[in-house]
Amino acid sequence: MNLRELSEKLGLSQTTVSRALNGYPEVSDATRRRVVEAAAQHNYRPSSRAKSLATGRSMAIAHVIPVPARHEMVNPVFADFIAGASDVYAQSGYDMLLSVADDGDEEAIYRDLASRRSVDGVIVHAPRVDDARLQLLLSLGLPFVVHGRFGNATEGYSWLDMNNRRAFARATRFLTDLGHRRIALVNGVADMDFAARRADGYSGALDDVGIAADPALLLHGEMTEHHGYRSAHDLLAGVDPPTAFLASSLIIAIGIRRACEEAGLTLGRDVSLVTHDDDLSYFRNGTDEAIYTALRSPVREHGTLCARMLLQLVADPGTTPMTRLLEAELRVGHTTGPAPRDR
Amino acid sequence: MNLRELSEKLGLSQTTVSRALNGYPEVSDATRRRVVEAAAQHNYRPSSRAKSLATGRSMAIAHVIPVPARHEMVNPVFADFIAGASDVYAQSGYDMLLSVADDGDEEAIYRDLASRRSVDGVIVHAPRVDDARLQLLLSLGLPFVVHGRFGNATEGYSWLDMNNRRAFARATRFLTDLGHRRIALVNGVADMDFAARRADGYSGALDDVGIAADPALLLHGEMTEHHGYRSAHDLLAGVDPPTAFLASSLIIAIGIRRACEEAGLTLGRDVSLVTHDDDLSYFRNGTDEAIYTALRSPVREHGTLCARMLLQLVADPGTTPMTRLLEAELRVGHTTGPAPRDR
DNA sequence: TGCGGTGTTCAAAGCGCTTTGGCTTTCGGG
DNA sequence: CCCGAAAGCCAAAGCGCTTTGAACACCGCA
Repeated sequence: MNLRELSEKLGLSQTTVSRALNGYPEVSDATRRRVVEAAAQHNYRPSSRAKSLATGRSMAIAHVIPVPARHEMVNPVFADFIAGASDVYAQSGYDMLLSVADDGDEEAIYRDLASRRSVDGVIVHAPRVDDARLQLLLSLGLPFVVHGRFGNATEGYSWLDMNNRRAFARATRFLTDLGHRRIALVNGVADMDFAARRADGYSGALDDVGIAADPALLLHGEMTEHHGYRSAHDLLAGVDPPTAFLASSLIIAIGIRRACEEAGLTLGRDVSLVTHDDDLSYFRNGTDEAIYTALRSPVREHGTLCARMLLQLVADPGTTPMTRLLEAELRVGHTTGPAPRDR
Repeated sequence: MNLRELSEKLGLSQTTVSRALNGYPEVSDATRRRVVEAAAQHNYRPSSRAKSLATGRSMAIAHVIPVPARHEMVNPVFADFIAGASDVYAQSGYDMLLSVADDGDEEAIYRDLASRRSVDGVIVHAPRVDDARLQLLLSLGLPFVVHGRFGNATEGYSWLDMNNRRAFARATRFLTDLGHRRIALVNGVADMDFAARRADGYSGALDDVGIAADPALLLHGEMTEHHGYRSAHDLLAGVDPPTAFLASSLIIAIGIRRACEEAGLTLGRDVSLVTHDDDLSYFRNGTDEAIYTALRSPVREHGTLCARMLLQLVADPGTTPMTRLLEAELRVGHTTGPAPRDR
């Protein structure tokens, strides 16, 4: 069933039917009712392709998520982020296009999206400290919102980020206040912007209380359980092991927990652990009471907010870039305690 | 830059330019070279909207993933599944559309997809035992492939599934062979098809060795860490606790592990645990050696295979439905051991 | 010289919608 | 009674592509 068929069936012109369905005023109430009814009855919906061709707007947003081919790692936070974003799209009648980009073809993907005009805007994920994408995106003229930031380039484009620096400074301070002096940070890959800011907050806070940062305690890697396990395992087996861990994600924290458990150490007593917590739907950090002491920043909400920002940008391309910095909440759970006196 | 502009710049007709770019034979080599070069230079790519309108194929596949509004649970396996599928799409020039469906508007989403003709096919996720979607999908005439199966309806449509029944029967048997007689299954939501099949395999295997299934040991719920923890916690605190657990996912297993740890029980010695393992990228069950004794079936591969099936179906709608049943591999890790003699 | 064949190119129609710019009809006010 | 405005509807153009059907030039061959 297409517009022509529907209008013939109704004995009206395509113009009138189109206007009736799109809520234009110059259609009588009686006619509009008839049209709307017939459309519902015949299950008619305008072809999205034809509609976008005619209007010039594709009513779709792309999310480009990087999946490095070398380790095929898909960051699990995307699932929840996307769920949050898609709520917004659904309400506004937008479709969501997902592009999985290997490091190699990242640039090609953005160019493609722009020149094929398949979407009205893009959400950019996983920005790096020094990222060629910023210039590319600006040159393409496609509205975009970044989840995170591009290193020092914090102006001239729209982004939403959590205050990684402050959050991790606060967590570090929380541990030093408990008497810990050897604190390890099990972080994400070093060139990821969020990881750099977290490392920054961590070493800044150590600095503030006069603790010299030990490079051996700062570990970068993919945000996997294995990275958490291996890092903690090696550190605990080495000389002068840390008494506390900071983890960049709950998945990493689980790995750390497994290593501690194996070493016969109890979290919150022998070893302390503070983790970042994206509040993933399948891994809530406790329902009423926190299990892990954690910095919480719900990524699903990030998705919702980014999507709203982008739609606003798309609706009014003249808008000056919007930025939004969210603070994480520190929730004290059962995985932290005073530093052991001696070991 | 559009086709008209490009062809004017080249002094050729749109027809010729289009044919040159699409590899039609009736264009001289010299002309084709000129056209291809100019297109690359001006960064021209045909508008996907116009192209699909003209060809009638939208060159896009939708994935409809259910996210029940009541608990907002996003199954983390989707991320890896989708990564696998999108490889295939990228190679064939397809886009991927993601629709997040609440229980309520599931039907509306499929109807919408079909009548707006925004995609050429659909991948259906999370089928239930008794699912109205099957009839709906068949009536819509949109090619589709189901990841899983719809209960007893295993014919007349294309699906890819793992052999849940056999896998869980095997795991159960593995545990009874170790002397366990009280085995709990911490499963997914009861009306999910995969959960039903797993429960089936489990109770079938118990039957075979003459153990009466205790309904108190079969627990259904969302596939969250919390579900694993709570289930194990309650069972271990109750009378006649199980000596072994079967978990329907690694996330659930982590919850079970936490409960055991809290109860002072060591996995593999005091309590045994076999889990299903989707081989998620961020949570590999060990690199060379398995951590958890597990039934492994890589969901990323499922994604790749489903996508290939669907593209084939789209290319040739006359094809008879394809089905594919994959066997899971049992890998023995450190979480299982003989049943304790007495407790 | 004429003719069919071949290789190369083009004009124009059509995909299913939106939207511009009329065209009628109705109605109230002078 | 006439006129202008307003309400309601429509034909046709246009969005950017593909594809049909035809044109044209050139060839070898009879």
